[in-house]
Amino acid sequence: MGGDEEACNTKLALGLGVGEYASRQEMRKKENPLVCLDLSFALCPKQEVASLGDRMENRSSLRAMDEDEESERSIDTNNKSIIMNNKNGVRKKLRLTKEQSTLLEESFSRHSTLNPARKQSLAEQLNLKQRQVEVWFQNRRARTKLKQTEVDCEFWKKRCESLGNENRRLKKELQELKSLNKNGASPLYIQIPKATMLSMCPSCERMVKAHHQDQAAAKNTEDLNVVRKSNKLQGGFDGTN
DNA sequence: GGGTTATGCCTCCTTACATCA
DNA sequence: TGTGATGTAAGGAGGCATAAC
Repeated sequence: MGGDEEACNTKLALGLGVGEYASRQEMRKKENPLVCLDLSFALCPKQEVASLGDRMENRSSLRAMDEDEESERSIDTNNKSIIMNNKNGVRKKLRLTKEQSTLLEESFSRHSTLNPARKQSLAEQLNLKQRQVEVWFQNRRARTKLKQTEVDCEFWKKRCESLGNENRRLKKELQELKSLNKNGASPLYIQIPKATMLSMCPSCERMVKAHHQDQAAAKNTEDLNVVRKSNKLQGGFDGTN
């Protein structure tokens, strides 16, 4: 399985740390030259992080953070937002940078689940906590599933619609054939066995009622046979081989 | 070997913040 | 500028698998 292979490769590369990243960068260049990941975001100097963090000091107070407070405050290269600590009980809100999202998306497109090695590797590359990488993947899977559900929903809606149309068309056709049969004008009419129709009926009650109507149906079949016989006698085509 | 407990990961649902129209 | 809609990071509950005891 591809996933296992990847997991295996990741494990093999774990000890190489940045080396693995470098080789993957090489791979990425080949696979998708448009994606250009600058490591600078991941290696954002602590001083810069701190100074930018100061600017955010008054933004909001934050709820108690995980044990790992190493990345208390950092900020993205676009200076928009980012990892905030939580000292005053307000939930922190992280917005990932474009680069971070890109790399996560890339990783996700290769494999939608994480193993510990990949998680750690990504967390290091992105300067995020492993927990954040994990959560991102969880949310990403949820989004994918939601999208897929929407697509499926659309598909079944259309399918239902087309089956409805088909049903109406067949009913109409049946009506026409029945009326032709009543007039005795159509030797091509083939009586559909009652049992076949019954098996399609979702209502038990109706099935029972229909059984009681079998005699009437038999009478109709008899009539049909009379029509067929007379057509045969006339050398006509009876619709069967 | 079977029961219990701890751990880790997952999905699902929800909350709350950030952003945009 | 205020507001509702939307996107999404994160929290928490509960289920499942696995390992250790």
